[in-house]
Amino acid sequence: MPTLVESCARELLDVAPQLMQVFREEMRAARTPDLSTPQFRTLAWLRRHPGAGLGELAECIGLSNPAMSKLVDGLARRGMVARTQSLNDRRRVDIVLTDAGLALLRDCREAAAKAFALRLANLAPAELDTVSAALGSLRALFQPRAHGHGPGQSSRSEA
Amino acid sequence: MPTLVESCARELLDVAPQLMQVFREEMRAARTPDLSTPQFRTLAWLRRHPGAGLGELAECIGLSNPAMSKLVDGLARRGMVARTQSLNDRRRVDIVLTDAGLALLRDCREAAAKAFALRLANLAPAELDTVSAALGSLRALFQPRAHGHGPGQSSRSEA
DNA sequence: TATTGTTATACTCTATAACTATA
DNA sequence: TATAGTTATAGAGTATAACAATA
Repeated sequence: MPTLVESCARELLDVAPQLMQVFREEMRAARTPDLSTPQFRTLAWLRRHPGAGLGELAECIGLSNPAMSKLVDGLARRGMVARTQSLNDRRRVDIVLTDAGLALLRDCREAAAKAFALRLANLAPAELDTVSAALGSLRALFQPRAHGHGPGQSSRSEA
Repeated sequence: MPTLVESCARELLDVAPQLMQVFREEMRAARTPDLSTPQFRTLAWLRRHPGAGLGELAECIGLSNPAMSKLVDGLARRGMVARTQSLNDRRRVDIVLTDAGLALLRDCREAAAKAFALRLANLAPAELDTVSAALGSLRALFQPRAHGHGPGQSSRSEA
């Protein structure tokens, strides 16, 4: 017989993709017809980790360095991110969101939040309270650890 | 001031990608070094919708028909799915998971469930109860509707 | 004629290997 | 010598267009 932790993990395994499915549909339909999933994930990561280096970015998104380099090329060409040579280590490139990139990301998040809110509106108040509390717990549990190998100087967990 | 529904949607927007990040890391590290994300999503969809048609599959995964055709080619070549010509409509191709495909999918899910359980084990019993209840609510809310345009004959929501 | 799926072709994405610049 | 990033080349993935078979 499965423990509560185990059955909870199973539920999570079902629910997480469902959430992403809705998220993805929203992205696909509503906006950003010209922003690939890795590009979007990169922008989202940069929002949390401004000034990330290329290698750091590549590892966290799960891409090779050259692929990430080209991906960032595309984002930079479209004015979504800016690259600056680091002063301490001139090999390193600091990558940050531009205002346009931040705005694009915000628009996407707004659209997705609306889609989520639409569904959540069907919950009874008590259920909503439960969900809210649970999300707080999960958020803490699944907080991405900073991967350790970065300089860590600009890794504020809340932006 | 945001309503509870709105703030809850925001939290969901943060938590869902965190969950998928862990999921993805597990997939990337532990297993299926030779299974792309769309392939994995296709297998997962087939588990829930055995006998899906190609077009149905393409739309739900968000791929073009030719791309899905090739993707299914690859899965069939590796024995993960089987294609049979439908009897009612001989244009149509019914696609189902093979035992091997099901086993692969199950292994992936086991690995991811372990990673989730590991984190959930840090919760206090009361918190875990809350999370469990919340996941039940969310699961119902975000249940993928069957998209309406399929034959629907083989859409059992629990496999 | 409309629909289901496949084949043809071109383009993008991604990885491995080789390279440049800095440490 | 080792590290951060880019360029070179090749292979996989994807889309649009054209096609074959069935309804």
